[in-house]
Amino acid sequence: MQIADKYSPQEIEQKWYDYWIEHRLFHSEPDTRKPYTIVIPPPNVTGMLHMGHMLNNTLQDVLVRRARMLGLNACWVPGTDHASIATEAKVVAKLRSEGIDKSSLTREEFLRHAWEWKEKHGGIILKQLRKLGASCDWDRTCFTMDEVRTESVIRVFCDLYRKGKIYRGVRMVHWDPAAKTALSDEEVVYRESQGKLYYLRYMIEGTDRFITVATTRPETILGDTAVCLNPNDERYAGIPKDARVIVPLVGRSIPVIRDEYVDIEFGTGALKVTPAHDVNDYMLGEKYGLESIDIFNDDGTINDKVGLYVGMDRFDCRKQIEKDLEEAGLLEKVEAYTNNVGYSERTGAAIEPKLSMQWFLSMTELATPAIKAVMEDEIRFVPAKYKNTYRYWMENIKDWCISRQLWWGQRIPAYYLPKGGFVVAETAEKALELAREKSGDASLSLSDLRQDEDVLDTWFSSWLWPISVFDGIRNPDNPEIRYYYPTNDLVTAPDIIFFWVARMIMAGYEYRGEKPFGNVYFTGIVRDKLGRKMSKQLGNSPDPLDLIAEYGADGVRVAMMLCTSAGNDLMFDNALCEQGRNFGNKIWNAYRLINGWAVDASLPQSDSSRIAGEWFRNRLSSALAEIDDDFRSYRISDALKVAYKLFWDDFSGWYLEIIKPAYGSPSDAATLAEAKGFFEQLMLVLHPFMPFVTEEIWHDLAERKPGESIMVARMPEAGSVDEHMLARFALVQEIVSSIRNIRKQKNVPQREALVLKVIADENYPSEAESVIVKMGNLSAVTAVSEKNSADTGFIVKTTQYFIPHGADADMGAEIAKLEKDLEYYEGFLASVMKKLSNERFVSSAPERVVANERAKQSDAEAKIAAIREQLEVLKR
RNA sequence: GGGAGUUUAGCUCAGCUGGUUCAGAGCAUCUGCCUUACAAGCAGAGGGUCGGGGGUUCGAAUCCCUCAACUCCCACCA
Repeated sequence: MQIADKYSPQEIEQKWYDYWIEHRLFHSEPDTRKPYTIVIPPPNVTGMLHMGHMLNNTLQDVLVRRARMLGLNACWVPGTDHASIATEAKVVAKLRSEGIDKSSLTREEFLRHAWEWKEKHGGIILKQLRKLGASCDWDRTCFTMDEVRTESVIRVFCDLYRKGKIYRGVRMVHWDPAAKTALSDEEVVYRESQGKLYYLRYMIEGTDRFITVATTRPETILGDTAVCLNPNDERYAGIPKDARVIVPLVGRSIPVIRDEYVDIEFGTGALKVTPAHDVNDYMLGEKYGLESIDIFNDDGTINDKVGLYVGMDRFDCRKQIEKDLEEAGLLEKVEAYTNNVGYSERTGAAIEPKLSMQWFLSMTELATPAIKAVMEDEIRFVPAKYKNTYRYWMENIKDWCISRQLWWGQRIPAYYLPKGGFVVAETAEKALELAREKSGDASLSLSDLRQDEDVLDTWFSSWLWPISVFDGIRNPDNPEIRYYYPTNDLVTAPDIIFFWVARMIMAGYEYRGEKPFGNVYFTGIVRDKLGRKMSKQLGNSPDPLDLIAEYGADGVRVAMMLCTSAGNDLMFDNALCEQGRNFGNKIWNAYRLINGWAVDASLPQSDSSRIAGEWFRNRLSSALAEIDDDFRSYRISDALKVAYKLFWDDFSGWYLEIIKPAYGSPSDAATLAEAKGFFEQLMLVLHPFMPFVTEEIWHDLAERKPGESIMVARMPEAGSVDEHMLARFALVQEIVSSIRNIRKQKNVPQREALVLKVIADENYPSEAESVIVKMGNLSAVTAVSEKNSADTGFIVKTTQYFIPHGADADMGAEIAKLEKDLEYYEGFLASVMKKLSNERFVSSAPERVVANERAKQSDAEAKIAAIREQLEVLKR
């Protein structure tokens, strides 16, 4: 390897990604191995990669790469979502910028534009994912509106219709006047808004008295068909049962009804009832047989039903009506008022409740097996706290409004007959057959049938995703779906738990009779370091591709993984990318080090190198076990931190420093081979997190055949761990650290060799003396029986050590330090003794704990004895 | 209005079944080092009443109660 002292990821990353693609290493086919499957949460086809995607997809890639290295047949299916509302809005905006109005186009013309747009901008996000190193099986790339997926959606619609689960009806729905479509409940977001509360006077017919009604939406008086009072409200006791009032400005006479629904406390206790434009009013309307007057056009302007304010926008109308009421003397007062207003999740337009004809899917039955699956951990939620959220929603599930008044999407396969009624069928031809049957008119032709204008909610295609990507709807017995389904892990954000996760689970049980995935890992929201959600508006979100360009994909991946923990939001800071990049550099330089060593085959392995190897083997094994455990619990961040420290501290800081030959000297063959072996294992461990730098080094470590890759190498397995050895080595580390400390305090340079004196006891790791000598840069270790007054001492566990050096020891400081230690250990011992002398502790605590306390006692006693001994000498 | 979560070092967070010298890690800070792998580095140091209060227990960061602050989800009183 031609080696620079700074690792530069850019060209290396491109090289290996191309290599992986060229050798089809991401591709999976069913075989005899166990499958490991992830389906990507499909991003919007015309979307751009943001930090949320980075987090989400890095996690998936880590899981997939690890699974692959564990010998599973790993398959990560990528794809995009047609995102009906969002994409249609973009196309409409683009057309408008070209001076084309959507309404001037036919459906076919519009769709041509839309597909063109999709071809041009579609899938950019998937290309961006490659920069991240995502090991998706690109051959399997799906689109929720491609042929297979569309056919699957249509089939499912027809099937559910035949099962009686899909129905059509007039209902109050959330209307988005910007997109001019109905929305599902989930697509509405509520935000607190500053508004006004208007007090309007409704004159009581035939009198000069009036009822004052408070409303936040005075424009809706155009659609008022009643005023409602609480029957228990004494203030209105005097108003006759059959009284009628006059709608202000409109002049319409409407009844006064009474229902306990009305809150006496709110406003004046009188409610105006507009059944066409308020959900609760709608229910009152149903109950009392009131007329519904829809006063809005689809775009939120006033229609001509009433003949007032025709064509005016609803918000302009609100202002105007305020003035007109004022002038008419019917506006009593206006108060500032904060209330919750619903907005379209996609377009941001204020939602208008609107009565309209829509298609619905009844959900209650679908929910039953899906609730059970999650509550019984057949599907495991990580973190589990989302189980409750899920259950509550599922148990109160409402029917799903699945029709959208848009063109971009799967058109509803319902066909209307000329003389009324409709049929539902997969194709127009089938529909014609059914229509002929239904109408008894054999002369009907295709042109007599009129297909429903609406398309289906995007989520009605995404809920089939884990099945439809394997063509499991159209061909339920095909080998792919049988092999890959159910998938293993789903990685997604909690904000789509209802939109998507819950519905996939329902679809899974309905169409496969089985769960769609085994585990759901919920990520958090990516926030900036001030805790603000990253958003375009705030401009506080870095462009992921810029980050990758600056720090390398490995570096950014490490940054993401360092700060994530399941279900918790993460505070992202570029400093983390620096840390990630630095880690890549550290690996690079460690490799540079061992790569540069010459070998002298005649050289025997030194004692210190042998011990270092033995120790590191144990450390590695112990870390591997920890990492396995972390992955089992989806503590991905912890797993990375373990690997990080293993490489940086244990391998680079200790192992390499111990085995490092003197400058210019060769290494012995056994040590170098062992070091390279460890290095290779470390690359394997780190590969899921940092695929590029590990691949680069792995290829350099040994001769590899074309097409070979670390990607498909086997992950090392945790072996047995000699805990005693690790504990003894920890003593060595503490001794070395103490020596360094003395060097620092006494200003003794590292180059200058020191002598270490020791009063050896059983806690002196004599077997590793060679390591102490090397790491402490000692000229000798000598056994003594007593401290010399010119030496500086330290104690590790119970063993006393001394360093003689040119300058005299600072007796006062040393005594003070020892006395401080003594005080601490005496206090510690006292607390241990207190426990041990407590009858109830000894009798009720588990044996293990008591034994531990006894061990603490003897350790502390020995330590105290050692400290006293040294103090005595010092004070002599 | 209902529910969930969070609160541990300056920052971000671990601390899993109450018990190991349990009060931790990383980053940041400070000090000393351009020591031939790495200054994107090395060595060392300081820093905390575990949000407040109460309780259970031989023993509490950990379990219970309560208060406070923050966050999120659900519902949608015009």
